Amino acid sequence: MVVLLRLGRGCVFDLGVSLCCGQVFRWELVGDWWWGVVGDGVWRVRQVGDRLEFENVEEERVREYFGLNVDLPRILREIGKDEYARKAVEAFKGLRILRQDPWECLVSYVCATYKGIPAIKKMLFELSRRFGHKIMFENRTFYAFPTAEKLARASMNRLAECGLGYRARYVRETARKVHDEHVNLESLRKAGYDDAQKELLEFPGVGPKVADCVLLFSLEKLEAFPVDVWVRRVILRHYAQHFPDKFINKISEEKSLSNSEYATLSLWGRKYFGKHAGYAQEYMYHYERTR
DNA sequence: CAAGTGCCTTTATC
DNA sequence: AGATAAAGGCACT
Repeated sequence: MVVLLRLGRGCVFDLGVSLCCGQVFRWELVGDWWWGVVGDGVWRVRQVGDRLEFENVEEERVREYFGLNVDLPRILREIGKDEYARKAVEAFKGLRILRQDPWECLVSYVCATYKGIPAIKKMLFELSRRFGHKIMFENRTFYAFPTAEKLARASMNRLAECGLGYRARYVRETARKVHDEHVNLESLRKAGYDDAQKELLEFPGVGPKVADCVLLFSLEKLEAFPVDVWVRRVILRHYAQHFPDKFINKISEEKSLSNSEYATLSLWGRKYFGKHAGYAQEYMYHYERTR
């Protein structure tokens, strides 16, 4: 049964951009419907103007998952600190940060290191197909995201077959830690940014960038400001005046950032854009990538 | 079409 | 602390 949700004023939302912008990797567009597996359920969602239609999921879950309960117009005003930020916001107005499952998000971003989005999608698709349980919906086959237990027991070979490369070891070790130590990632939603980040950094394959992505995309830490190559480029091109020349010269030459350089950039983002800095990051990331 | 480059970085080592 | 190297393989040019 298709349920209809009319997006009221103040509830600006763009489903397509939100699913395409590189924060989530397992949604598929079929015709004008988006199909996605969330938890153990297959959702079908489409947007027609200010109407959001969905199937096989309750409205409350939809609101929660797509972040419809946050006051986006207010956040966008708040992060529009300068001309560049306002341009990025204007270009993709309606992009919302989703509230993903923390376990799936953690594995996704461990896999995402030093990879492009198409390759990330492929890895997660293969992981789910091989290790996730099968779900039939509308005569189509879907796979739930594999549990920590399943990945903890996976052989290195079968993980490597998913295209993980050297990440296979990190995924398995991270899965083992979650499973063996009965880690409850959801509980990190109640923790503050610093405490939650500290916990995430304990997982193999998780550095500051991956931790920030998990904090932002699944643990409701909207102040998290992940700095990847694209965001670094944005800073170099548009915000260099906020840093000493020496620092800017240094990070423009290097291929990768040291931990302290990363911390400098990420902390600057949080201070400059405020408590919803993650939204600024996502708009600028997507804006920079699509030029 | 082949070869080169880049990729939402982290870890190990010195 | 800071510098340096190594680590799949896929997608795009």
